Amino acid sequence: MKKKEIPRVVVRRLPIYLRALETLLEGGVECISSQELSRQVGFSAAQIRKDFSTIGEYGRLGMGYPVKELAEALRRRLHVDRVWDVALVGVGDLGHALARYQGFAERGFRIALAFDKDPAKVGAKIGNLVVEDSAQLVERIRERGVKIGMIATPAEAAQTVAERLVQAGVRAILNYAPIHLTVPEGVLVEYLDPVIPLQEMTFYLT
Amino acid sequence: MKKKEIPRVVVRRLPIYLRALETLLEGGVECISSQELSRQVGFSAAQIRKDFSTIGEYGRLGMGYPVKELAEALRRRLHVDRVWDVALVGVGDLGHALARYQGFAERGFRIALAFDKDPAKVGAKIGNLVVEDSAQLVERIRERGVKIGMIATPAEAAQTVAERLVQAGVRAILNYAPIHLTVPEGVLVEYLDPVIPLQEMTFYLT
DNA sequence: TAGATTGTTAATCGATTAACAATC
DNA sequence: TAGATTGTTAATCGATTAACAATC
Repeated sequence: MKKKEIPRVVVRRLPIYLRALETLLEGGVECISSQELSRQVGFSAAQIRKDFSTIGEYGRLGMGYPVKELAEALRRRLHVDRVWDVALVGVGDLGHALARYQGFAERGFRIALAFDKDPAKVGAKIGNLVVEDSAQLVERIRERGVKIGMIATPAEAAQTVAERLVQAGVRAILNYAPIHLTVPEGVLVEYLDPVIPLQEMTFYLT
Repeated sequence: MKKKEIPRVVVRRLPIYLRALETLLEGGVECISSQELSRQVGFSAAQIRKDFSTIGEYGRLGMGYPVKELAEALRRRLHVDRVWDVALVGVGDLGHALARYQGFAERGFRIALAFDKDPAKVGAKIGNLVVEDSAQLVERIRERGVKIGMIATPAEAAQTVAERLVQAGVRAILNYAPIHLTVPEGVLVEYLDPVIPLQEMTFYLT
């Protein structure tokens, strides 16, 4: 029996479930029904049950889902039962904020390398991270075996940076620059341009 | 003949088209085919044509779409043919970076108010923006008539902040805090937790 | 037991794609 | 004209929801 593929749209929701379960766990909740969880994540109870059924049978009839066990299962499925090193490119205001953001470490990610092409920034320390010269990017990422990149450069630089990240062996890119990236098949890209959701909302505002 | 509703999923793509068209316009491109645009946004040409047909008949047979005209139509549809004031709550590293981000002004948004509850931050200047006390939030947002809020506080504070934004008349919230917000019917919320897309990608990494 | 809740099926709903007539 | 490209239809594909048997 072949292991069923989890649809992309479900994969997109899994981290949201995990986040909610971690919050519940902190609050001491041990068990939660799909109906109650529905209120906490904004998806329907039926969808939650269907989504969870793709990762296993964790629910208890009449009781709901065991929070801790399910969170662990989700972490395993999402491969965040380990810590991923991330390379950050671009240490302007945004890059700086990202380098200092505590939320990564707690949830499976660690900014291990930071690059900027501005000589004035190279050598600067952010916590115990030292900003390195972008010229060393490929070499340094290769030798550290980093597989995830974060782009926080201006839009003009982003495509070139992406290509060099790929060249260095990076397989997933989180792009803050407001531009679509063209990457080889198999390289994942996610976008976080804050203007996109803002404009989506203003469509509905008058 | 009733004006057809534009499906949510299409609305979500419209800002991405607009962003691409603005980049093309800067590059001096006057006309672009759905096929060529497909490469620049990552959606299929058929989908692009179908999406564009929901906002009007701008295409020219044998030629493609007029970039400037279409961009203007998109701006009108998205209601970013004006400038929206935004209230920012939470001026830590991230909030600070957002307050200084130039990309908003160029694309229809202006941080008009910034709040923090930390007395050490109140009164600080970021550009020509003065950080105000969160205690004044409802009053100040009301008197300025601001309709959009951005939350960049820790997760623990976000729900309370959201409720006060709604109380102040805010109708759309961009939430950077890693938590689901519960808001009254009719209030829009978009989420920008960077860990969510990272975990989505690690699902596919080994 | 009675009450609650899962996991799953079938039905519904919605989105994407392929194809092509129309035509600049 | 010949070549290119739109706008739209119909077919396909996929996701969500409602409902309920199973059962703790």
